Amino acid sequence: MGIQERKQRERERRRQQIMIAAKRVFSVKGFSKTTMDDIAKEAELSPGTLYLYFKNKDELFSSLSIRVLQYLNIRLEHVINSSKPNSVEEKVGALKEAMYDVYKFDSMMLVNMFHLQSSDTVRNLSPQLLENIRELSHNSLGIMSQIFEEGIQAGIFFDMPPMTYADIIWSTFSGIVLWEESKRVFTHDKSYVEQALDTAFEIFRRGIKTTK
Amino acid sequence: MGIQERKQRERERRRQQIMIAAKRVFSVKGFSKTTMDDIAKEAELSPGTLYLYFKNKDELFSSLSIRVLQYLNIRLEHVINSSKPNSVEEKVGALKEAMYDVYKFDSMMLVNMFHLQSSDTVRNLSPQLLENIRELSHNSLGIMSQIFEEGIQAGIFFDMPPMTYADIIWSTFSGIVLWEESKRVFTHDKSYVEQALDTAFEIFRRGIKTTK
Amino acid sequence: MGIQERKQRERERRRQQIMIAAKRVFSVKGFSKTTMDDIAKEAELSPGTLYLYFKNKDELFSSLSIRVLQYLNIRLEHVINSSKPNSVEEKVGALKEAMYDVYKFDSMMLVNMFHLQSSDTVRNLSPQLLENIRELSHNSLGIMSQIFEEGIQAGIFFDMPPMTYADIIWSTFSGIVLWEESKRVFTHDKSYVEQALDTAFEIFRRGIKTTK
Amino acid sequence: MGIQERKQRERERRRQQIMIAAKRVFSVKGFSKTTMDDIAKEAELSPGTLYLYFKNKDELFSSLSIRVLQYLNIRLEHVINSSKPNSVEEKVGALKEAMYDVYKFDSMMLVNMFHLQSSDTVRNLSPQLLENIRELSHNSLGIMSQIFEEGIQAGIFFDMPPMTYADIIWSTFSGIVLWEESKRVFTHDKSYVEQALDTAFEIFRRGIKTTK
DNA sequence: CATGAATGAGGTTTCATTCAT
DNA sequence: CATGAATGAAACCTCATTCAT
Repeated sequence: MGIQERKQRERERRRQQIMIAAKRVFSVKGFSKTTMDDIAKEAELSPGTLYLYFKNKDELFSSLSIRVLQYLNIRLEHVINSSKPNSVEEKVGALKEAMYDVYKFDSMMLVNMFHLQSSDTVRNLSPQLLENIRELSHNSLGIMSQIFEEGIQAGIFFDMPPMTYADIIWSTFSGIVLWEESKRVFTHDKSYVEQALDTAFEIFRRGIKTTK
Repeated sequence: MGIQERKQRERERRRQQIMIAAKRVFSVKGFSKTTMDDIAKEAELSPGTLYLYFKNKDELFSSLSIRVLQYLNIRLEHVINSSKPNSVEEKVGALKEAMYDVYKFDSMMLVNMFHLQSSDTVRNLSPQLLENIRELSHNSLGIMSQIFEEGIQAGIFFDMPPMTYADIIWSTFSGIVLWEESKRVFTHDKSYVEQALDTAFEIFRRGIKTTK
Repeated sequence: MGIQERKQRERERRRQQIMIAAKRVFSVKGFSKTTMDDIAKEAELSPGTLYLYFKNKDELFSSLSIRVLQYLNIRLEHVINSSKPNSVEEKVGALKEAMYDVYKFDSMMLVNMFHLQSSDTVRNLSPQLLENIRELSHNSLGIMSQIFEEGIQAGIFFDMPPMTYADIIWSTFSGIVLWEESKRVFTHDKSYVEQALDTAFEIFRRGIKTTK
Repeated sequence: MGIQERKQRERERRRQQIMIAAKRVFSVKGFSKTTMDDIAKEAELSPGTLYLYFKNKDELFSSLSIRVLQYLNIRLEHVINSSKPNSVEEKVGALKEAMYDVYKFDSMMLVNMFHLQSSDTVRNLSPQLLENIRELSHNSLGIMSQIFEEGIQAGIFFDMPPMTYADIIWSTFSGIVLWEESKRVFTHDKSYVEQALDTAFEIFRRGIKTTK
């Protein structure tokens, strides 16, 4: 049993090692130009070994992207659970902060994850991984919608389906992140994600405040 | 000159012919699986000929994506120019409609264009094409920001940089479109772009209305 | 038309060129150890070019093997058609000779063809090629059975289904050829195919003669 | 010594265990698609362990094939030894039966063994295994030729080298078995080996009978 | 003896691109 | 201008085999 566990942990460590190496290569060569051989070299492993831990290239890529989703989930659950007597306003603020933290946590992978969602990429993933992503996504959106629902019941938000709020804020977030990336390509501006996210929530909040 | 011109026009016709063929193939095989040979066959041309009209595959792809940007530009210029004594409210409504029309005009290419903006893809484009995209983008955002500026000066919007409004609405739009695609992959829902766009503008407008 | 034809012929020439190169490599390195790169190098072409003429490695291999079947077909048709007033005895003799000639024509490929017939190999072939093989096989066996039928009707052979005769003689032939190869591996004997074939027919013939 | 022996026997048991597992995998996945890992998993051993009992993959494959040769040997020796005062006719009948039993005993491996004999495969075998096969083969053919020799001395067969008889019948047998397999691929017919073997011997026998 | 993680050479195949005609 | 055969680099992935534990 102890042995089983240690092996499992050892295995997980290797996976991490590979994923870290992969990330390093990605950030230098870009996704499409990165080969499995590159990653193997960076991880100081042989190409074949990668396939002991990841079914294929797409799975490795996707596993990387999933980390940010996982991080988001943890953050959101924290917002809901830990702070019991928080006001809705505070929760919305925490939501905003959580999203921005996700961005700071690993912006490169976040961008990649948004691209990953395109149907073209998704087709090659294993059903298991797909289910994994779906679940994480579903869970995160569910929590967001909970927050908005509280707001609605507290009479602070207009009566719209809470899931719509969640969808819109998530769309906006992904749009902002991608747009920031593309702007950086063209204008080399500094990050404007924080400010944009602030503004987006501000707009939400104005609507809220004035309805009192 | 007449001859020059005719040649130029002939050349443009060929480009269009190729782009149309490319689109047909894309919609069937998906982007990553489409080869130059596929396109050549669909266009009833030889592979070599494609390279007389497009520097490389990425250029062909990008040229396709640009069409939606061009369409957006035309629509936005129409909003500003044609309708002289329109109220700001009407202009904002027209802006929303223009964006949704762009989506309907060619959603597949719109999605592709958003993906195209990733730095990974952009690296391979010719400076000329890049400049082209930058200009179209810049112009569109400029017009949007004009509309918002009018609103601000009319005292309808809060005093934020108009370009920020433009950025946010454009981000939100791209986010919605991409999110819709990814949702469709997982849930096979019907299009929710129109509704989401409505809601996003609604949120804007509520903020607007209540500040009077 | 002339152009179409010339292209077709040019194409066929290339196919031959590749097949000849392939054979040369096979005879040196053996089948399983031969790579597409080896063949390309021998043919002084690039690896990619091979795939313009053969769908994959198995198709190339099989196409090679088919040549002996084609040769057999031609020889057998010659036996039936050209010689009108021949006695059955003579035809049987011609049959035997045809089979031996096939062996001399290209023993290496004949051996390979017999191995090819194993279900394991067959699974990867294109339906078209499979049909091709089936047809050639069917035709050859049909002609053999015709010869035996003539013999039966002439009262020379016992009354057994002619196809059974054809099957048996073909089985025996393949067995002899394969056995010869395996013996050569072990004992380095000289070819015994001719003698064995003679003997096999001799046995047949004794049966025939004595039933008069 | 007792210990030595027991170890030896234990070792042999393991070999058998692996070979049985290998066979099970072969019959499902086909030869070319079976990997050492598959076999290890089926045998509930680790891949490395296989190499303690078999020098390499080819040796494992070949060892499997040898079993039918061993079975044939036993059967043939039984024909010669056990039944002392049997007539030649009876012995020939027993020979035929032995061959058919070999086929029924393990047709899959019999087919494989015939393929194994190709020079291509043989190159990788250890000299020891090769010698083993040679010996078994030699012995079997020797016994067959003994039977035919008896026939010749009894004046029943024509005076041909007995070894030629043995070669021919063995060739025919292998040809029939392989041909049956290839036919099954195409036509899905039922087994015709028994009937074909009957016919082949029938032809032999007719020749015999009529020479009296 | 047994393990099984790691190896890494090597195979097949694809496909954007070129260039002689 | 157009062709399309040829290119050839490079990618992904497999799997027989080894060796430290």
